[in-house]
This record gives sequence, C-alpha cells and structure tokens, in this order.
Amino acid sequence: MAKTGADTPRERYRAQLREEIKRHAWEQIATAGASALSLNAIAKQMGLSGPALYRYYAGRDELITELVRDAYRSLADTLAAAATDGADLAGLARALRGWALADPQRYFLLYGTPVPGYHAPEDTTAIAGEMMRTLVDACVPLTGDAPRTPFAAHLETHREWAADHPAPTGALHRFLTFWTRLHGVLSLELAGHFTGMGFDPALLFEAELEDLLV
Amino acid sequence: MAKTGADTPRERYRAQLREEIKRHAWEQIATAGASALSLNAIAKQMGLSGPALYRYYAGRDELITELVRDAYRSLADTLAAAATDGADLAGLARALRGWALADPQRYFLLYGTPVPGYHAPEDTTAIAGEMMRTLVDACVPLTGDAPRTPFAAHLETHREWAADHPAPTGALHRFLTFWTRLHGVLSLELAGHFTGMGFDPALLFEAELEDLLV
DNA sequence: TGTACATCAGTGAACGCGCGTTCACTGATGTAC
DNA sequence: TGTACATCAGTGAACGCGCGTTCACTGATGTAC
Repeated sequence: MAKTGADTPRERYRAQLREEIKRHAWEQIATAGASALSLNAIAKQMGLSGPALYRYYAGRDELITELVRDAYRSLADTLAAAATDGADLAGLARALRGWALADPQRYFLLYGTPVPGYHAPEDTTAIAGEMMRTLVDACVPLTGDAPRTPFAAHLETHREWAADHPAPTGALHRFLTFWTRLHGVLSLELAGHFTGMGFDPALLFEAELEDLLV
Repeated sequence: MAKTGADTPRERYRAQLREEIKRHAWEQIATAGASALSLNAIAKQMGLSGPALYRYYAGRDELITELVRDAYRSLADTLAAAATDGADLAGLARALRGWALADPQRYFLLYGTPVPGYHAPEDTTAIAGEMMRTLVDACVPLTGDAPRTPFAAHLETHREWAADHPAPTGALHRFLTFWTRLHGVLSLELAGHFTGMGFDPALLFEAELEDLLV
C-alpha cells in the first residue's frame, strides 16, 4: 500500500465530490455567469447545507481558481490531442472553435472581461505557455519567407516569451495573428454580436482561417 | 419660455446630478468591474444616503442600461468625428484603439463577457448600427476586385443587416474582418494576455491594420 | 415686496435577501487490536 | 469476529455584511397672487 496516493475509499469519495461540486459550478456559470457563482447555491443544488462545501474547498476563491485551471487544462489538452492526431493549423483552429462553442462561458472565464484586481496563479500561465507552444509548433511548417514588416523586426528582438522555443520569428508572428484573429471572430460570435446579422459565423471563421494559411 | 425642454434651474440640477452619478459609476466600474457596481456604494461616495439616488434612477438596471447606451454613443461619436475629420480606415482603427485604451472596462462593458440573461435595449443596437455604417463607409474606397471566397459568396445572399447601405459586398466583408481582427488584438491586449510577453501590442495592432489595408 | 402654497431633494428607519464564513455538534465510516 | 477508538462528512445556528428597494418624513427651493 502506497502511503501517498489517493486510493482509500474515503479519498476516492472526496475526489468524486470535488468533481461534482465543480460540475454544478460550471452549470451555474453557464446559466448566470461567473460573477454569480455562489457556494451556497451550489450546496443547495446538491442537497447539502452551505458549510458542507468547506470540507472540499477552502472557499469561493479556491473553487474559482481551480475552475480556471481546469479550463486552461482542458483547452491545452484539446489542442495537444488534435496536434497528436496529426491536425495542421486549420485543424487546431477548428478544435479551438469547437471547444469554445461547447461552453461559451468557460471560454469567457479565460478570455473574457478581466476582473481588475485578479491575477492568475503561476501554474495557469504555465499551461497557457504549453498551449502556445503547441500552436507555435503548428505554425512552423507554414513559415515561408516572412515579410519584413516593422512588427516582424520588433519581434526579432522581443521574443523572450518564446525563449524555450527555437521557432523562427515568422512562426511566432503567425501564431500571434492566428491567436488574435480567431479570438476576434470567436469572442464576438460567442458574445452574440453577430446575432440578427444573418450571415453564418462559421463561414466567417473559415474565411479568416483561410487567410491565415496563405 | 418653452414648456418642454430642461431649462428650469431644478431640471438643470437634476441633469447635473445624473451625470455625477454616472461619473462615479464609471469610476467604480474601472476599479472593480461592472458586476460590482452598487448604488449604495455610489451614494456613499457622493456623500448621500442610498435611497437618494432613486430620485435620479429607477434602479440599478436603469443606471447600467444608461451606461451601456452612453458607451455606445461615445464610441459611435468618436468614430464619426474621426471620419468627419477625413480619417481613412486606418485613422478610424486608431481612434477605436485610443477609445478602448482610455477606459478598458468601458470597452468590456460593450464587448466583454455577456451576461447570459441580458438583452440590450433597442436603441443601443441602433447606435451599434450607426457605428457599423461609419466603418462600412470607410471600407468602400478600399474595395478593389474582391476575391471570390466561399464567404464572399455567402455574404452576397446574406447582407440584410446592411440593407440600408448600398455598399458593395466586398466592403461588408472588409468591415467584418476589420472589426473582428482589431477586436481580437484589442481585447487580448486590454485583458492583459500580452503582459509579460515583451513585445509592444501597439505594433501588433499596426501590423494587423497594415494587413487590413492591402 | 411679502405671504401662502406646492414641489421636490434628501434622510433615516426598515424589510428581506443571499452571501461567505466560523463554530460546536452529531452520527456514520473506517482502523487497530 | 467483536470491541474501542479515531477520523471525518455533514448539520444547524449564528455572525456580520452589503445589497436593492420601500416608505413616511423633514426642510429647503421655487411659484402664484
């Protein structure tokens, strides 16, 4: 019997209940937004009293932090899995879109309105970095002769954020445009700014993607 | 003396106080985000008791609605003013960026995480439409021979949203990419997703803009 | 210019609510001999 | 297999808080004659 490890029945039960709490939390976020998330409401929904949840999370903040971490983890894994399956940049883009559409509020928890005071914990930025690496990798094969724009020159001397990645600067530039452009279409779509306009956001997304692959 | 019109001293005072309330509301939003906006807190900040504000706004919702309207109005006016001053599409883009940077939370109030239940009142969508018209207008001179992409074809038959605007479909397409791409860079920048990466977001914005003008 | 009345800004008390969180406790589950 | 003890999940009461909102009121400002 390993002394470490979470495999006593009680520990399994604990882990299971932590998951159930998070499931209800996500439901609540999807329904009313992250700012409305309430421990008491979750407890009620689970048929428990409010204080019971404090056995599983130190407080509201810890729960939210874990939700953020899980969301980053899920997105990073989704992209990594697609890449492992041989997806090219277009495939990754569609994986991203699918992930976002599956749960818009989860997307907004990562990329939506920031809470002025809040700073993400260390490890989530590490996951974000992992994600970037996956995407930059997918950008490398597409990098032909990069155009000499002022920004390209600027990047040449400002690429510390990709210090652990030997990709050509052109790939970094492509990654950034990939990220910002798709985020642009996606977030406006998810926020409902296209509703009532009549065109199909999926096609706009594909058009932007097309432009990105040239 | 016109019977209509807001020009008695009392009415001027009323209007003035409504403005002061909104000023404090914006301050509070900038500090803690829109979801933390509280009438009581505003009252306290102004040296008034809570209920006093009900002389000026029917409630929290009415205040927020007016803030949203004002934000749309401000952005639409900023763009329209730039256009009147002879700005081209690049000029409008920079006006947009300036407006966003001046008060990020105001930008996010319009384009950030949507509150799942909320629907904007009629007139704000009208202002949004006015804004689009300004931008589409600026796109017209740039429309050369539009490429025959699938999305361009789709737009050809799905352009009711610009029904009152005789612009060529190419201009509509350009407007959409203008909007989504700049929003992409801007919102990631404002949300702080570039901090710590080392490069200058302004240059990335300019690079995207450059690409848009070709 | 002065008086009588109406308007209206702002107050303080109160209501009901839900929040996060603490605490002392009960009762069930698991462990050791 | 049975007993004695430790662990720990969950409860209910309580605290303090701030919220939006209502209500009956006071007192100052403006209007009419």
